[in-house]
Amino acid sequence: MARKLIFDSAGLLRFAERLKAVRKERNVTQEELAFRADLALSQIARIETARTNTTLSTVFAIARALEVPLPELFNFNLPEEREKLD
Amino acid sequence: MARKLIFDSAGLLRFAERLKAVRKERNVTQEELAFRADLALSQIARIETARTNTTLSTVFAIARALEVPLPELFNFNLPEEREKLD
DNA sequence: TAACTATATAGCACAAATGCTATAACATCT
DNA sequence: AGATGTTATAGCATTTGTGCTATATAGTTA
Repeated sequence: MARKLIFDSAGLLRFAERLKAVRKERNVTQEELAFRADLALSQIARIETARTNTTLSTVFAIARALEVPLPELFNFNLPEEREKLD
Repeated sequence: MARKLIFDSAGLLRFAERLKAVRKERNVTQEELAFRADLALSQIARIETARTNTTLSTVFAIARALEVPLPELFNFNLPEEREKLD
């Protein structure tokens, strides 16, 4: 059975750090971002602590709310290899 | 009740088009991409037809498999407003 | 200290992403 | 026409994302 899991901790951590940096550059609180993006505050916190593998729609909403171009929001390097979890 | 839905059709369509373009630039089939990224072929097809709201982990796996930097994979403009679905 | 703000965490319910398998549709050839 | 390769679609089971609410833990300021 054992389905394949795809949670990429290392990559999600890079994204979390980048998002937090971009948000702080703009002096926006998690709560304000949640409001602007029409997302739950808990979800913003989960993303910034890399505890959830969020979706593109959510990322797009955040990018619009922060008025940050996608290439800038994704301006970080992925760790080479995903760590195996099996 | 009616939970909020966040499926961003317009944004996902832009990503679908961009991914397809990047993949074709590299002369890689969906099947080959699926194999390299360790994803299901059906999932690649769903993403390229914008029928799924995929996650960051999946996007990261694809970026690694195609050896495309994230800013390049996300080098497209989001439609200004998400279309309301209610 | 206390009050206030910001962030993190937890649990539940519902919706959806993904793997898997099979099949269909479509394209490009000989 | 047929054969072959590529892409799209479908259904099911399992896992997980997200909203929602509440609470806890910093951090800051009076």
